[in-house]
Amino acid sequence: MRTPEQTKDLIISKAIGIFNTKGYRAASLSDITKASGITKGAIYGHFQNKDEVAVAGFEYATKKIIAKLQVLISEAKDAPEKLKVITNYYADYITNPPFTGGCPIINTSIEADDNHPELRTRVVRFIGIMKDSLKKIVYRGIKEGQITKDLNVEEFAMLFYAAIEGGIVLSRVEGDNATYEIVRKRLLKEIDAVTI
Amino acid sequence: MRTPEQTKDLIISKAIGIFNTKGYRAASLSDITKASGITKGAIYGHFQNKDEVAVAGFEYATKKIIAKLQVLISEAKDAPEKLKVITNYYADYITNPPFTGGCPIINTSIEADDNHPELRTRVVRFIGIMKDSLKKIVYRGIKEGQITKDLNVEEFAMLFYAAIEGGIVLSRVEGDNATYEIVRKRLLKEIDAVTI
DNA sequence: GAATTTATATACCGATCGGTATATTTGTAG
DNA sequence: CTACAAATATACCGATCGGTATATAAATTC
Repeated sequence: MRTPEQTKDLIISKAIGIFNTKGYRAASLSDITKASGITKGAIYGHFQNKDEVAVAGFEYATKKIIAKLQVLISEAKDAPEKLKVITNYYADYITNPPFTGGCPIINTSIEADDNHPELRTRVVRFIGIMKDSLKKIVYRGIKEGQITKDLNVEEFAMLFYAAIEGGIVLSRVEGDNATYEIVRKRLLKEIDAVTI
Repeated sequence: MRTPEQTKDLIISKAIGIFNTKGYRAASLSDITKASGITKGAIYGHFQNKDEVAVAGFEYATKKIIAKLQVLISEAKDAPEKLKVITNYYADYITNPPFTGGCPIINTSIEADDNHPELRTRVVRFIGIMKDSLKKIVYRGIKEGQITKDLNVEEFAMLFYAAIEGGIVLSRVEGDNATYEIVRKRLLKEIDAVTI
């Protein structure tokens, strides 16, 4: 049999893909019941409303992303290598996506900015974590003599992240990874350009 | 009085802001009737269905964007300057948006990729136009001796566009233009770095 | 193993959706 | 001024939405 906790996890793991593909508003509870095999009554036994399911799905996704990135980053030997594995990770978003529907961060950004304050707060929080993480990598790289001292870290990190997210969106709507790969090649050159 | 053509234009001009803010799916016909003052009967006198309104709104938006960009680009004296005015134009998206709800290109990209083939086709077409336009500017800049010969145009143009779109999304969800401005500063430096 | 609580399923609610059929108004031609 | 056509408004349709009340099933306690 299935424990209540497993039921809840099943709902969340199925819901994230649906929300991420259709969007929060367009995704319906009956979509979730169909995908999970769990009835509406059981869903409302674990969540107060559709909102809570969406938020739980988003947190599930961000935790998964952060966990995976932390491993990849910690395994890379120095700052330039860490930045490169991040671009590789996001390349997987298109060819081997961890969730259907693309990058939940940018998808949620678009839908939440005007319409969903709770999700918006969480997206902004995640973006902050990513920015800080990128900056920390670069600062450490400078301190350890891997990256040029005169680099404006803030600007470099922000361009890096914006280009990745923008590249993912363009590639996804175009239906192949060509654009992201071009963006990625350029980013790798940018990394090399600031590497000592 | 109002001509039928004016009625149609009124519907489109109001609809684009609603679709762009709420998303295609979440935007309802009653939202459009409220915003335009036009009743449902009149809307369906001009459009076959909600889809047609959304497509007309998207085309209205892209034409407006292209027209404005063409003027700005043609007024700039050389390639580096043309690239810079494009970054300026998108800065206006955040502080003085031509449509409510952010950039219709990236908004529509996110929603259309999985769910709306007609809009998706049109987004991809627009993105193609933008890419070609950017590449043309850079190629001409190289030919006219304003930009370094060894630049990989494809990569440069793609990073440029991806960073702009990504920067807009990040800034919008964060609720201010800080991030875009940082991305923009870095892009200006990138332009200067390839300027002769 | 009966009683009770917890978890899940079913049946239903009002509201809203996109869309249509029809009524009404407005503009135009004779 | 009338007759007609085009444009717009109103009233309604079935379907689906998120959410709830209730019924059933499963697990737990005594």
